Amino acid sequence: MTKNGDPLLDENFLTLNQFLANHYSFSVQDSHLVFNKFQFLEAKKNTLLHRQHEVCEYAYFICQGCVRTFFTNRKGEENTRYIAFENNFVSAFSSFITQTPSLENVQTLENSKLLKIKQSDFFHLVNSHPTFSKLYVHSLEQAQVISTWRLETMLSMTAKERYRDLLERMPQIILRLSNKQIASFLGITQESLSRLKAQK
Amino acid sequence: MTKNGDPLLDENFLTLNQFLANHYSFSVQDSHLVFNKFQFLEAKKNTLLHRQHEVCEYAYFICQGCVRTFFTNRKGEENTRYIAFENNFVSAFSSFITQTPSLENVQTLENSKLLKIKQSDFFHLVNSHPTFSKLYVHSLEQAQVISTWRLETMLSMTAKERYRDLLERMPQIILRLSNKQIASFLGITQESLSRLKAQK
DNA sequence: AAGCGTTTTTATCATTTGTCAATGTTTTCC
DNA sequence: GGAAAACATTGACAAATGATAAAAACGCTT
Repeated sequence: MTKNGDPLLDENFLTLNQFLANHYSFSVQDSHLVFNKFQFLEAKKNTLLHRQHEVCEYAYFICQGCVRTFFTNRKGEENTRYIAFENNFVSAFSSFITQTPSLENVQTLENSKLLKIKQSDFFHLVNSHPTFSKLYVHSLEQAQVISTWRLETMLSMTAKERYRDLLERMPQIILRLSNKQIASFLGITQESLSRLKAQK
Repeated sequence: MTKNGDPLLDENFLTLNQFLANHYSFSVQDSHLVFNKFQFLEAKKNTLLHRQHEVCEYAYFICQGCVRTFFTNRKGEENTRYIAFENNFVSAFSSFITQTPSLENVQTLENSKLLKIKQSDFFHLVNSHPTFSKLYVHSLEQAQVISTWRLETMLSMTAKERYRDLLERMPQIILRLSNKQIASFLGITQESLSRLKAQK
């Protein structure tokens, strides 16, 4: 799975390594233990990593690229719930946590380099490994902060206000992704977004 | 703080006791340890338990009544993020977790009986007490499931569809609360809600 | 029961956003 | 490099929701 025997010598594992070391002070032997559970995966743009209605088996750490999670509603429209770039974990977390069928899809939006980990391995690490457990709890807390922000913008702002807010908070989304993806994230149509931008 | 020396003899602690025993298999001595950190509090309808921009010091377990969290935006409108009834914890969690100033208020919507716990005591229990830690993680996970649902409804449904969905999912909100509160939760004006209901 | 404040409903009009269709632009792929 | 597909813009119109104001219903107090 890695280019050679030792994960630590692989540049993609190095990304994860730096992330763990910077944010969670993982030691070298901690990291080795953790890395053994991850598999490297290169995925082209628009690859579906997980399909809705299935039980989500994997979480992904993004070394490079971009991944979103989205629903498709009755009308067949796609609504994007979450977009993640480098140095973040992404998954259909509700399903990943509860091992029940998911409501959402997981898909790359750019050619991406990923490290994936199986659900059972992930929670084995959470339960046996205090530092990894801290990472998990912290991720849950962060997810809550982001959800709360998103919900607040949807409850209180017009589409134009949401666009401006997004430009401040997550400029990467606007700089790196297509209007179609931005509109799906803002909860409006492409046409509406196009008009917002024209108005400035 | 309790009506007599032993918390277990107090009917309000009994509510918490049953909750902990049913969902997290707390033992009797576990429960005693936990109860010592809680204080009973009776709060009239519309009491502000926490004010936005301040650091949130307490989490509340609801024995009886109803509590919401809400923002006030630039225009002075209130947007309700979360509504909880009996047997749930409620707080301005982002602030409670990070001990930074909160963006939201916490307020009773009915006369309520509450058990409150200080932030430091709460996280001391989380860190020292595996069962309580499980409760915390489970709460975070649940919060994520609810946030995801709310966000999905806001992204993909009209106000009328959201109302119907709410009626199915959380009928208590519609049965027990005023239109003003329901509208604030749905992210619409009272007038719009009134029209929706008239259309049926 | 009367009166007063609050909440809910109704009506009118303005604004925002969606829908559909046409056209122009960019990307992809052979 | 060129055809096909995907994406972005624009316009005309429709639908949903907000703003404001007024009337009706409700609940509480005396």
